[in-house]
Amino acid sequence: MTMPEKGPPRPTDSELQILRVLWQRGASTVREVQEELNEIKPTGYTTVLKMLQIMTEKGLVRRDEEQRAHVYQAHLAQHQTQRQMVGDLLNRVFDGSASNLLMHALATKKSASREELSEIREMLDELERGEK
Amino acid sequence: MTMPEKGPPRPTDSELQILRVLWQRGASTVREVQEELNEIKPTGYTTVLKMLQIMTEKGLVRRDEEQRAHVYQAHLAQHQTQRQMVGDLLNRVFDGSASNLLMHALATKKSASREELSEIREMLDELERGEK
DNA sequence: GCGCCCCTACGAAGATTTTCGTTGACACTA
DNA sequence: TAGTGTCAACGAAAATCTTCGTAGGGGCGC
Repeated sequence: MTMPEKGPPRPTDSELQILRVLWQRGASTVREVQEELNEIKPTGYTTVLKMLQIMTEKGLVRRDEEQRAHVYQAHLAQHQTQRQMVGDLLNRVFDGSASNLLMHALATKKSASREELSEIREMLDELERGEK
Repeated sequence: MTMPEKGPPRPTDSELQILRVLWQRGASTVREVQEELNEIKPTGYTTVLKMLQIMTEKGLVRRDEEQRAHVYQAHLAQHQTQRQMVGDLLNRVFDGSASNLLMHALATKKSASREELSEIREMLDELERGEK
């Protein structure tokens, strides 16, 4: 029996910043990521390179070495990582109570927009319908 | 001018485990925390002591030194930390979209219970009412 | 008083994260 | 072909996190 394959670990804060660039830009070279990231937070080229090398080892990104300038892309889609991280928070901080989590999420935003509220209602409707 | 006072930093995973014990038990000595924590995850006494000392420096817990065995308590209530952490996740991972976050939170739980769903609906109702 | 237990404090080792300097390879060009 | 610029790889420093060994003090029973 083989052990169930473990997915990539939860990204650190810095790794997440890089992933956000990759999600936004799609597959990119180190140079491209660095230029983008540098706007948000001053970061040297070799720093980004090293991060991406480590993230490759961790399985957070995939590397295409065809070209001289390697091309990186996020291994998981943004929504997959989002699910992973929210599930993680749910377990570590909210004892699995999604309603509790939502309450705090909404409280954080002084005024959730009307639109957002009805969006959420629709989501609930769909959930109940699908569950019936 | 004084700078706006910063609250305690986001707790690490290990620190969060200790906070959970303190929230559950209320003010506790190192020994009490250690015995509780040890059930969940084998941890030596001095390890817990050191963690609590560092957490005191960070402002995550408060220490009462009246008794020989110091008594620690969480500085922030559980719900305050929950809000902090969900707000943090909202910004770092969801670009501030609470509905997006909720969607993933619900998707994580195979079947959100009926109860939980209606709890969420009530919460939305209250929000809209209060906002009118 | 002496030994034993429990407590805090200190320091340090090991692991992980974040940052970057240096090196050597490759390619273009004058 | 010698010079210039871009690239990956490597190593290492600095910061943070996690764990624990050891030392020293206080309280208590005998």
